[in-house]
Amino acid sequence: MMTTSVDDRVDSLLSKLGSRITGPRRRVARLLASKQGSFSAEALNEELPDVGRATVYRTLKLLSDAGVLCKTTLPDGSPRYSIDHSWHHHHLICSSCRTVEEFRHSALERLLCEMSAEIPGQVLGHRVELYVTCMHCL
Amino acid sequence: MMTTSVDDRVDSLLSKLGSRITGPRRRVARLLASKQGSFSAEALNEELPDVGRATVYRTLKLLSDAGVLCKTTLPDGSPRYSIDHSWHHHHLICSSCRTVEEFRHSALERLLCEMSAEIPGQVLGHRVELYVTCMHCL
DNA sequence: TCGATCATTGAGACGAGATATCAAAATGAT
DNA sequence: ATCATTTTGATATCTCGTCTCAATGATCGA
Ligand SMILES: [Mn+2]
Ligand SMILES: [Mn+2]
Ligand SMILES: [Zn+2]
Ligand SMILES: [Zn+2]
Repeated sequence: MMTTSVDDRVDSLLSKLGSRITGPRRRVARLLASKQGSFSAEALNEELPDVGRATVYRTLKLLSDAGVLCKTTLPDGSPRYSIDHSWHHHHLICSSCRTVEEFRHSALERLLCEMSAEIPGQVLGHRVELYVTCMHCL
Repeated sequence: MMTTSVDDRVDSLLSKLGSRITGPRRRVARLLASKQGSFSAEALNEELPDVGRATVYRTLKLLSDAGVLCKTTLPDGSPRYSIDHSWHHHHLICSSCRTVEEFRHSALERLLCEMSAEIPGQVLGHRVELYVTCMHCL
């Protein structure tokens, strides 16, 4: 089995979405693939001087909507993107180094689901964020 | 027992905080006292033409830090303030009318507390938001 | 392969939300 | 009343985006 290149995966994702495969989108995606942790759109933009700012934001939105990226809000309110590795999950955010880690917790989901029944109105979704000082920063 | 006026309560809060009692702060606080639900800083500012924008924001931050106000993020990322009626709590946010309601749920807190023990690093806090369509909007 | 068609791009304007600057004004301890 | 210290607010600046619109480029049917 051959390892699929980033470009191949991006191409098939874009096709699946019915979006065109373009140079700028590939360049954004390549940079994203090299990233770990969380990053701001502005930082990404600075690393891509040959891609327009609007296109960086557009691609970020495209990939977030597609479930490839995740947009999170740091405790101070500033937005961060990170690669979305799993389906539904929540975030562990280090207040010190701003690393965003994903977590899932079945008991938590079960409880939130039970709570939905008790709540007046229709529950559409939820967001849980844990603010931590990560092992590395301790 | 006399009912304490808004001004009296603001004055004692500011004293407690070691901040000066000023006209602009009173004007912001008076308007806040008349509010229900959530509101944007910008809207507040427009209702206070005689208070500088910077001062509106500064006062909002002062009162948020003091625990009098609560800053929440709507699903679309736009910030909203609301009066913080109880100590620790979470938010029920109507995606339709943007109303913010507080809730507390002891089982949820207990679970989150238990989870903290399992999580690597030091848990500093958490945020839980439920996105709903409220009864009124249904 | 070639156009025609339609999506995409990017420069730049615009907007919300918020903070930085700093001289002038207000506060309150004495 | 004095005066050190805080606070104010006009204005500039910043981040995070979105909008516009002419130019460019991808895709597909012929
Ligand atoms: Mn995620
Ligand atoms: Mn609240
Ligand atoms: Zn960390
Ligand atoms: Zn509603």
